[in-house]
Amino acid sequence: MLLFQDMLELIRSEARRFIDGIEEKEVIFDPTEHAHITLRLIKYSRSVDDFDSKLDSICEGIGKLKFVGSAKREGAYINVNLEPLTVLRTISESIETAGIFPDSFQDPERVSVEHTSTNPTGPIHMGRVRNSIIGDSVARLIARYGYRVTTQYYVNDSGKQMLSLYLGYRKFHDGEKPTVPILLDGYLKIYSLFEKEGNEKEVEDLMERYEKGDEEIIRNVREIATIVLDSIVEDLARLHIKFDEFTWESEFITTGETKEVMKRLSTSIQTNPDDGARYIDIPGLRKIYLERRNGTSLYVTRDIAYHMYKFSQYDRCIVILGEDHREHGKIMTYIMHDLLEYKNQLDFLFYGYVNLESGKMSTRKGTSIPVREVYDKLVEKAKNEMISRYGNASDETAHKIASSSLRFYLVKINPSKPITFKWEDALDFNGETAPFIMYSYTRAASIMDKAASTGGKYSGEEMHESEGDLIIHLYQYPYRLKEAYMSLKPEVLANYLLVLSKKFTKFYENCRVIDQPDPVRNRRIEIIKSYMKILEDCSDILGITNVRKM
RNA sequence: GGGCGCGUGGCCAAGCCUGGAUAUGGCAACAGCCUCCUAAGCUGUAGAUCAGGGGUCCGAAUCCCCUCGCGCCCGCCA
Repeated sequence: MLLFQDMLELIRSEARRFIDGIEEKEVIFDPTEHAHITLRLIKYSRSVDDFDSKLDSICEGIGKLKFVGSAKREGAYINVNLEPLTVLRTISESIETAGIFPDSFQDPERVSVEHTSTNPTGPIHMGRVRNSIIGDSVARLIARYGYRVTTQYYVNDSGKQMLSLYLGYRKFHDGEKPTVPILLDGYLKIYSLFEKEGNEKEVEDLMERYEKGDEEIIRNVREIATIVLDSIVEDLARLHIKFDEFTWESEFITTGETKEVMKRLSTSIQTNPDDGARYIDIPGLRKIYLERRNGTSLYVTRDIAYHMYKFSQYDRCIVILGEDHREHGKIMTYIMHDLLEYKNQLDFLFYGYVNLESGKMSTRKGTSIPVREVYDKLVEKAKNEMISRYGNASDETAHKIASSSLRFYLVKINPSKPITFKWEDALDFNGETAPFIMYSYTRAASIMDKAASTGGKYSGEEMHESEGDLIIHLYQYPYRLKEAYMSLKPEVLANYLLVLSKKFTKFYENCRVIDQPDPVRNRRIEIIKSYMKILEDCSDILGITNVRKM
């Protein structure tokens, strides 16, 4: 089966027969919509003899290629249009025989995607969930590309924040049944107490006992951490995000893995002469401490242990982290690759904060917007929209609209850009949103429901421009899939989905289907079937769940 | 102070890696479109010194340098 990227390659080789060394990027999908594919050859105009006549030859050669409908010269550009009918046959044949387009897969390497990994100190908020949504989409993307993916949540049950959560509970709610609101209340109280007294000795003592492996404290902290973690997992489940594996940070302390890290790194580790604290010096960066003077481990030490574990299980590890961890990513890469000499691929994906118009989101300061709150409002709005249209609402559909909207709102934006959360935007169902995409699907489904036939023989007569345009964009799917996969950018697919559904809407506005005579109707039905299939496939990667009615 | 990220019409994004055709969409605004497969849609109008300045180049939103603004990091915290 020829994919879009194969077409580009065929056209490139044809062009290179006449002009040697034409770069890959000069033969591309044309974003300016002059044609489907364009050759930008202006840069060769002066270095190539007989440029003009060579362009004519290239143009002629391309015109003869299979799949190509037309090739036209416009100055130093050659604009190529594919033959939509042939393309449509390729797509529908794949869906017919393999049930999917594209149907080619890679060798199944094992890939780990670690995401969320937020400290279970309270309900997950709109800032943290950006991590989950990006991470889950990346995991799905890689799985769609043919790899065996495991999603992982690294649960931080050690450290100051978690011990403060525990201390707050013991101090303010001892004996009460630990629930999320009670734990959160204790957490907020203990931090305001720290602030008032400027004394954190109590929690520091706990930390030392914890890090020395005090089993009772570790058990108690883990117990309350589990309660909060469960609520986070529950909130994420409503967004269709689930984890294959949870790894507790404390395990690396109790099993002695952190000691193993020190041993493995011994040739690079230096010791403070005065107090015995141990560190490594990262060139061009700074000293990174791995062991305190009292012999306990630090966050980096435990993260190294965690990555050693992951590298023993997976060929490639991807980690989604907030932008405040950019330097941590550099440190980890240096240690794992340069010092420990692992060959496994390690990728970090960073994302910017989700802020409020009034400033930062913080659980500790009580200024965060819980995911649950946004989700519930989305469900409510979706129901109201349906009631105003049909007088009744499907609960299931409302939930699908809510989870899709929330995910799309955060995944469509380039992760490195900060987001300012606005209710107005988050609750928008118009324009560049998940409901817009979903709506186009319901229109397609509606036609299929009403059309008596499910297709048949078709030909290319009376093809409207919007049909061909839609077909070519459908054909681009594997190309976008590859682009998104190679660069780990789910937002590429989000934008593709928007463009694709806009093309469908255009088609819908311009082309009648069920009341058309047969060859035309069959072709349009075939287009709609392909559209639905590809939209489902791509939506699924982003966690958008389509419905036949909304 | 050093390092990193971000800056695109009133608002929000795409494009930047890999320079090339009149900078692509959405929201809000204005004017229209449902006897017709779902109007959560569509059409049209208006709106941009691509933060600012310099440089490289035949050509810069895109590459380089400087400046400004916002954010983040620079712990024996995580």
